[in-house]
Amino acid sequence: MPDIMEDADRHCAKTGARLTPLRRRVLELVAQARAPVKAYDLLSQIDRTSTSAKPPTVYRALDFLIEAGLVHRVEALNAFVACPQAGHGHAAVLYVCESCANVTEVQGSRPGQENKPAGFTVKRSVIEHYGLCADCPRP
Amino acid sequence: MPDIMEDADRHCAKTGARLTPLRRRVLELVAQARAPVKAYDLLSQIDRTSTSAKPPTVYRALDFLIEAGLVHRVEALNAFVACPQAGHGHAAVLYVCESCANVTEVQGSRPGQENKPAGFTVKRSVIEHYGLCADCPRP
DNA sequence: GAGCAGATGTAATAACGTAACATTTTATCG
DNA sequence: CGATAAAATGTTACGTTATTACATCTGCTC
Repeated sequence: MPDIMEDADRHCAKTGARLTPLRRRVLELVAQARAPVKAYDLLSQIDRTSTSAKPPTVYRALDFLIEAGLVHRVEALNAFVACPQAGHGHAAVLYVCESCANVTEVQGSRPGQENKPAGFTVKRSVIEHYGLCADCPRP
Repeated sequence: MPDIMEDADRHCAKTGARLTPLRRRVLELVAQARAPVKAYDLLSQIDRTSTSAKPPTVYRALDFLIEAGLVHRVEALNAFVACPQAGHGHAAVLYVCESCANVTEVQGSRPGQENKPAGFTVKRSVIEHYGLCADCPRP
């Protein structure tokens, strides 16, 4: 995995988004985790250092990071993962292993739009597959 | 739309699932709604009649209905919709209009599995597209 | 009718997320 | 530089979503 933080810095420099110390810290925490992270877990990790973190602190940082394309929200888990490739847009397809919690992200240009109803305009897609990754033993 | 309740009765008779009065009532409420329904909205609708409904009441009924393939959970909305065709499995693709809240469900045999990682076994998929349906005006 | 399994009732609380307003920091421009 | 406007963060409070744990009831089987 290439350095997510460097990638994020470059991406934000390019787009003009402001990756402040707080946002950077939240991204680091999300990126370091080897599994989707919960907002309140981030909150308690931040608290260890700064003592002033409250829910809006972390949710605002996450909103920014999602908007910037640096983090994805895993809807069915109420959790968050770092995007391995900054700014790939919102076309991510996530494969979430229910055994080891590892998440693999792949890209598709118009993923999952089987039999799209006539005239429907897709603005945002949520595509999450849950199961077992190759490394986890079958039950 | 063919009668969802008849469909549900037939489906449960076939599979041996017990569509009790409470579960049936919850399914009716979900099916009547023209948009995804929140659990606590169901709760207050049930309360009007029985006065004894508490959160577990409705969540248990919803769990049963989802398990039985009669209801889908819309993950990104924390809400629920009736499945138009009982027991179609968990391969549903949902198109959710953000303007009128209407949900169209289509079926795909292996929807959304673009570039599936080698060896990954999918057990359950969440595929939700958000945007504007054909009937809603473009901004 | 004793015993069991499944379903439901009930109380309490955990987990997730946001609104509203105060304060601080940073950018901009005269 | 200093005014001022915009963006970010701090803070309090609360709203929403969901679960745990245990009690009770209902219908079935023997």
